[in-house]
Amino acid sequence: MVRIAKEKRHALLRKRIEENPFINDEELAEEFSVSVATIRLDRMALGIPEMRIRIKQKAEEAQPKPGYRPAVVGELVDCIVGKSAISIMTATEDMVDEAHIVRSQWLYAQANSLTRAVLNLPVILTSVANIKYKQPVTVGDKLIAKAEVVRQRDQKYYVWVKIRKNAKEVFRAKFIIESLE
Amino acid sequence: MVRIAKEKRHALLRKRIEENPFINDEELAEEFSVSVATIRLDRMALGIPEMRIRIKQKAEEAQPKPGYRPAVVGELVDCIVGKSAISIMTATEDMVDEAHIVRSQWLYAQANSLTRAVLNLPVILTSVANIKYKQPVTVGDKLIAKAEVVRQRDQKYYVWVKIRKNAKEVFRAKFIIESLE
DNA sequence: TGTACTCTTAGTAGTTGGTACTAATTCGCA
DNA sequence: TGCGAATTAGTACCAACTACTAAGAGTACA
Repeated sequence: MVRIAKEKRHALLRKRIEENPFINDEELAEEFSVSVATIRLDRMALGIPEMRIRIKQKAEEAQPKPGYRPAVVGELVDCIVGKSAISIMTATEDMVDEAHIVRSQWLYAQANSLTRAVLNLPVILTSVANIKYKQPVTVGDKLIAKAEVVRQRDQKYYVWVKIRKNAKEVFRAKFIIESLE
Repeated sequence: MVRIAKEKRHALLRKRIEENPFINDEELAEEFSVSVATIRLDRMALGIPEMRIRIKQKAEEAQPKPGYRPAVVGELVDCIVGKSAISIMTATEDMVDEAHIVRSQWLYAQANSLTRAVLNLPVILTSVANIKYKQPVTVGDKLIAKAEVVRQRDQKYYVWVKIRKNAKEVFRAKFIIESLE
C-alpha cells in the first residue's frame, strides 16, 4: 500500500477539512486510503471536532451574536479572589497563524482575562504588561494558566501569570493593574 | 391543561425556530408543553426540516468565506515591509468589559498582528513584549496603530508599536520577534 | 533474526437527534 | 354519550459520531 506518513497526512487532513468543513470521516478515510478509525485518531490528535460540531460553529459564526463576551478566555477552574486563580484553554484551529503556531494574542488574552478574574474589581485598567513567550504552542495543546497576585500598592496590583503546557512553561506575564473608582 | 390550539402553536413554532434554528425537538416540546411526537408532526405539517439540516443550511449560507482568519486585527492601511506599517481599528461593543472600557487584549492583538504584517516573515514567534496602556479606550474610538522596526540582530527583530486615539497616545508596546526557519 | 515499538485497524457499546411508522389514548364538542 | 381530530406512546431504524479494547501490520534497532 502506498500509505503516506502520519505527519504528512495530518497536515493534508487539516487543510482538507479547512477547505471543506462539511466532509465526514468516511469520505476522508476514502480520500486518504485509511480506515475511519485512523481519521478519528487523527482528528483527536489535531483537536479537530466532528463534522456536526464544525458545521455548527460555521453556522454560529454567521449568526448575529447577541453581544456575547466571555469574562474569561479559557475555562476558570479555580479562583481565590485577591490571591490566585487557574484557567484552562485548549488551543483551537482559529487561534493559529499560517505556520499553525498559536498567535501570542490568545495567550495574552487568557492571561489578562484571568488576571481580571483574580482581582474581581469593578473597573480596572491594565497599565503595564511584561511578557515572555517561551515556547511555541500548537493546535490541541492544553494550556493551564495560573495567576498570582504578588503585591498591592495603593490602587495598583502586581500580578504574575504563568501558562504551562504539560509541565513546561510556555508563557509568562507580569501585569500592573490599576483599580479605578 | 392549558394547551394552546394547534394553529396558534404552528405559528409560534415557525417563529421560534426562525429566531433560534439551533433548538431541537425536545426543547421545543418543553417550551410548548406538548410531547416530542407532536413537535415532529407539527414540523412535518409545516415542512420544517430537522435541526441538523437547519444548521447545515445556515452554515452553507455563510460559507463564501473559506475559513477566513484575518491576518491583521484592524485594517492595514500602509505597509513598508521591514520598516513600518499602519493599521486602523474602530473599537466596537464586543471588545469592552462591564465598565465599557476596551479590554487590553484587543490593543495587544492590533499591535501584535501589525508587527507580524510589517515583518512579513513566514514563521515567527513573539518572544518578549513590553506594554504600556496609557489611557482607557471606549466604544467608537478610532485607533491608529503605527509599527516601526527599530533594530535587527540575527534572527531577532525589535519592533515598536504606538496606538493613538486622535492625537493622544493610548498604548505603546515593544516586541521582540524571533524568525524561525 | 528477534524483539520492541508505534501505527493502524477492527470491533463493541453508548450517544444525539432525528425518520417513519403503528397503536392507544385523550380532548373538544355536538 | 359518542365521534373524529389531536395527541401521545412506543418500536425499529438511521447517521455520525465518542470512547474504549484488542489485535494485527510495519519499522527500527541491536
